[in-house]
Formats: sequence, C-alpha cells, structure tokens
Amino acid sequence: MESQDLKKAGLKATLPRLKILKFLEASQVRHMSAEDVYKAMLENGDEVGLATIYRVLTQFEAAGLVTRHHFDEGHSMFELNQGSHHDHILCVKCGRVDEFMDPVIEEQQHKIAEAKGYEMTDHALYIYGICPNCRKSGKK
Amino acid sequence: MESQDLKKAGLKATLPRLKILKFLEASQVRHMSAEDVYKAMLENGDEVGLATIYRVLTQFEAAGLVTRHHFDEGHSMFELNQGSHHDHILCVKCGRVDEFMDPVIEEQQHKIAEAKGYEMTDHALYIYGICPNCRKSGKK
DNA sequence: GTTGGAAATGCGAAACTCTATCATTTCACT
DNA sequence: AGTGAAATGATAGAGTTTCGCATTTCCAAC
Ligand SMILES: [Zn+2]
Ligand SMILES: [Zn+2]
Ligand SMILES: [Zn+2]
Ligand SMILES: [Zn+2]
Repeated sequence: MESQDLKKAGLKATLPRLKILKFLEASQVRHMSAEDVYKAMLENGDEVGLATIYRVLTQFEAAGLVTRHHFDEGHSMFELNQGSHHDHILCVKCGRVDEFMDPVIEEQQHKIAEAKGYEMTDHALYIYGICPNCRKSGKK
Repeated sequence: MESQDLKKAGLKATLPRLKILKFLEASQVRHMSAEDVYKAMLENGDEVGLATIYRVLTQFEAAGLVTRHHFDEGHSMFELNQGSHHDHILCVKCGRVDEFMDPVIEEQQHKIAEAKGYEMTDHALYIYGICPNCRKSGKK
C-alpha cells in the first residue's frame, strides 16, 4: 500500500502523489525529467497537472523518496531511490545512462573534502562518453 | 596580443571578443556566469550585448579557451583555461569555490568507462559541503 | 586606402524550464 | 456527513539562454 509510504514520508496520501509514486515504481526507465513523467502519465491515462508533477517530485526529493540529478544543463532528472547510492555514466550520442559505484572514488572524495576543511554534504559525478552501441554503429 | 590567440582559435578578432578575453584574463574571480561577465564589464565601461556574451563564451568553449561548468542548476559558469584540469568543491552556504585534482579519481574514471565499454570524452565532479569559514561562523 | 562581401553584433522577441498565485477540490479527522 | 487545512490545476510570471534580423565591423583583395 503506497499510501503508507507517503504517510511515513510525512506527506498526505493524495491521489496525484499516489499515481506519481506508482508510476515511478512501475517505470522501466529509471531516470526521467518532470516533463517525461508528465507525458508518460498522460499516455497512461493518468492526467496530473505539470505544476503538480514538479511540486510532488520536489517533495519526494525532500522526503528522500527520489534523487534529483543534473545530467546536463537545462532540466532536472529524477530517479526513484531503490538501490543504493551510485553515480552515472552517460552517452553523449544517444543519451543512454548507466550506473556505477566506485568505493575508491567515494573514499577519495571524503579525503579531499577533509583536506580542504570542508564538511562534505553531497557530491555529483558524471562521466560522459560514447556508449558501446554508438561506438559500434559509428554514430556522429 | 590577444588577437593572435583568437586567430589561432579560429575566431575573427572582433572588438567584443577581444574585450571579453581581456576581461577574463584580468578578472580575479575565476568562475563566472554570462550575466556576471556582462555586469562586470558594464561597470568597467566595456559594454557588450548580453546575447554576444553568451555567443562568445560558447564559441570560446568550443575553441577550448574556456570551460563551462554546471555548479548548480539554472545557469552555466565559465572559467578561462589557464592552469591544468581540475575539479571543484563548493560551499553550499556561501558559494565559495575551491579547486582540486586527484590523480586517483581521474584514473578510476577511465577504468570505469573502460569497464562499461564507453569511450570517455569528459567528466564532471562536484563535491558540495560547508567551507571552513562557514563551519566556524556556524551559518545555517 | 577603398571597397565589397562575409561574418559578427545588438536589440528585442521568443523558447524553455521551472515557480508563484489563487480559486477550487480533496483529504483526514471528528 | 461536516469542517478546516492542505493539495491541486490552470495560468501567469520569472530566470536563463537562444533566435531572427537589421546594422555594423572585420579583413582581404583591389
Ligand atoms: Zn550511445
Ligand atoms: Zn541512477
Ligand atoms: Zn562557505
Ligand atoms: Zn576552476
């Protein structure tokens, strides 16, 4: 029962919030913009106002249900928090997104923050490149 | 003579481009938005249209003269390419920006890209935290 | 040094993503 | 069911960046 998840997160269990949460859980695509969610839900017959999508995703982020990424400038990408923390490697040709987690990098980041006197709160790491498929097909 | 630098970069040596390049070289602040550049140049008495600032900075980026960063969502930050490659650690309270370069992380990134079958073209790493000054003054 | 044409600039309008406003609806609790 | 607080939807607006086009500037050939 997803309404329990929302209550636990301190959010009233409204129909739009339930629909959005269900949609994210059912989606095959793990990383989506607000607009992506809006359009995909429309096609599913679940119409929720775009402003509400933005509001709810921001609330989900604050509640720790989703994570916001900035793969490229222009728009935020959202991802339901299911697995554990990971970073992303992105194809600059086709937009494919893969995930990875590197304990060495994670640890180095903390060391760097410490060396600079910072109290680290977050980090973002994006590797850009050409994915295996695009390399094969020689897209330009 | 900066006009040689522009010619070498494949750009016609126009007055606005020369002014912008000189300004970037003279600026104490290393990371600036297009709007920052526009306003600072205005105060210097060097008026260049905002659209031109955007165009020229984008051309400078393509020519390898500057690097574009996405410290936070909303607007691009530009930095003149002078030293060597580095990444950034940012204060979430005051906006301070520090730089670092970690050979271990750099190498791990290549390994990850290789393991995933990607041909790596670029990467972005931002560490967010609270800087030494803000920790001391206990800003919230 | 003029001149001609390609390229760059400046201005305003427009695109794009996201947020604010506010009347209306929905939710949670008696 | 009734009540008040909170959420939603539609639209307007804000902030950043790009576009379109008339005018100006650059540069190389005369
Ligand atoms: Zn690809
Ligand atoms: Zn992910
Ligand atoms: Zn600070
Ligand atoms: Zn820098």
